[in-house]
Amino acid sequence: MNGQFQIAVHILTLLSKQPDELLSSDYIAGSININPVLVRKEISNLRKYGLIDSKEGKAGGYTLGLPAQKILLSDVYRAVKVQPALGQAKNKPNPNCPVGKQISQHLDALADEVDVTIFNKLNTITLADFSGKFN
Amino acid sequence: MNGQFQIAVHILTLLSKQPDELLSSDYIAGSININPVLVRKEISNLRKYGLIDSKEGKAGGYTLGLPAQKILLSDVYRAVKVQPALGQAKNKPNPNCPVGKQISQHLDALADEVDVTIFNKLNTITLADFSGKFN
DNA sequence: TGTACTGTAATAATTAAAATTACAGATGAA
DNA sequence: TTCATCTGTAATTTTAATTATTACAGTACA
Repeated sequence: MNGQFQIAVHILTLLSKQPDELLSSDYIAGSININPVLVRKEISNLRKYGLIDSKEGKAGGYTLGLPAQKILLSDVYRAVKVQPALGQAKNKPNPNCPVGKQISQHLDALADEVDVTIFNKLNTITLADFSGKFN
Repeated sequence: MNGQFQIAVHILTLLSKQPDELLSSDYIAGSININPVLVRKEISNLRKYGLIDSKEGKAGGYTLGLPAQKILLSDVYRAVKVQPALGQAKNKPNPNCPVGKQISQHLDALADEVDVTIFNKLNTITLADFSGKFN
């Protein structure tokens, strides 16, 4: 279980709602209800993809790196992606078994196909779309 | 990280390759390289969905519950599914924040959409298709 | 020069996943 | 009938991943 995607979308939604303010990691963490260090870590990652800008020092904080209309949820997916959507087994199949010998390659190919499917789906939704669903 | 789907597909692939034999949990566990109890547990789950038949007692073991052409990978996905593909955060967003108050509902709806997308993709692939990729 | 931030490393606590142990019940064979 | 071999399942331990916490250097502003 891993909530990176949800955390990232939560952060980006907050920023999209207050585009003219610098939000602090403490404020963001208070809305998500997690530790501020995790917020800063996740933002440090999203920043690499240009999705967030930051300003250090007193009165520093975070803003979106792009307008919400230009951020696709597929960008977020790619940025936070560590594990394939179908999960990942950590076993090492038996190389002396004809099935065990080949299955990793076939399972990986399947996982890749599924990931492309997800990506294509998320590629149709912008942060603005998502954020616009809030009352 | 959770490898249930991969384990399930591995089990089913083995059974599809030897449709006339009863395979034991020990044999299956040896191919996957995990503990036999986990194999029996996963099979106990797949059995509920009719995907596997079992026979107890000496010389007992497992066979497919349906021909491999009739088993869809979406059946497997549904059978093993516990967590949404986008992951699941365990935080409880702040209900005093306008975003925190509503975000779970919107994230859940998104996760559902993505799960449908995956399901539809896996709905196009049979166990026979998958198993047929092995040399 | 003090205050309020970010950035990041290191460590601890918590939780989830997987492995193991144990044993009851079923079935077939000697 | 009784032994051996298998499934079914509960309970527990071990391992690994996630999240939280602590700590502090660096930046920017007043």
